[in-house]
Amino acid sequence: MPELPEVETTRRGIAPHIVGQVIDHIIVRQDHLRWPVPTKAMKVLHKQQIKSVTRRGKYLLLATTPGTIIIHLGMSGSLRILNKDITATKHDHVDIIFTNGACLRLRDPRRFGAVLWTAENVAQHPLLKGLGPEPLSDDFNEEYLFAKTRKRKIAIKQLLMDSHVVVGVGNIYANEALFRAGIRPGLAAGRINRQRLQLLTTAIKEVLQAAIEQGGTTLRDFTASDGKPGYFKQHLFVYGRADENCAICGSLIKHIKQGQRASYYCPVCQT
DNA sequence: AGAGGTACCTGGCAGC
DNA sequence: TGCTGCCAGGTACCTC
Repeated sequence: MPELPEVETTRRGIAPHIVGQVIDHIIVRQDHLRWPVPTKAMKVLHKQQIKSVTRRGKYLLLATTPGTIIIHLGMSGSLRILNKDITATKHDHVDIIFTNGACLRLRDPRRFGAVLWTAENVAQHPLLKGLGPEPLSDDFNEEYLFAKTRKRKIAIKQLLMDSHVVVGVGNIYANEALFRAGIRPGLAAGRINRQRLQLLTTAIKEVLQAAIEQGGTTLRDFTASDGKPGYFKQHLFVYGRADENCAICGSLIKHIKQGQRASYYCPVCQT
């Protein structure tokens, strides 16, 4: 489900409901997610207050005094704020119940997501330590991407989806950003000149920012934490549009596979 | 070091 | 209707 805009939409949706709230208890119905849910370790969270809800890449970080809850939504995860008495269904794996009766519920049919816990500095957690810069920050710029791509033979699209290069750019937005920048997804990263990388960094920032403003992209069942769908789908130029006409030049959008993932591009607009 | 493939898991859909 | 095969928004980890 979620790339950076969807995770950010989720963060903005849940934060007002849980920041300042006090955890009563946590229910783990299914601890077999991507990694085992540390049910025992999280017992220290009893009566602890949520201090903040932040995001690093696609990881959501719920800070408390004793440590940080790390949540990743994987491919199919979503978080909702509900009344604790609403019955859980099949894929509702974890509930964080607050003393005011609210419940933060993680639903994740494919179980590629994760709920983890660290009592240490969360930035030093093994999963977060090696992550690349935030795409919307000033640290992610043409200078940086130029340095990161030199001598790299990997296709630019696959490089963009590497979280050690830049976080938060998944399949949808990698395709869309490359379209906006006029760059073919299969082009070797190291062969792209500085000027085109400038266009690309700008395109990535613009497409992510626009998607956040639209509440994310709803493809199958993504809804924000308030249950509303994202509206960015109507702004997708290439993703999922194989054999449709390019909105700019009318050519048929091509569909290829790169590293087991679907790529879409306009053979005329992208070179 | 970098590139490429595999694994984890369920649900939805097309095709037969 | 039911079966099979394929596809899906992610990413750590393995091998070459």
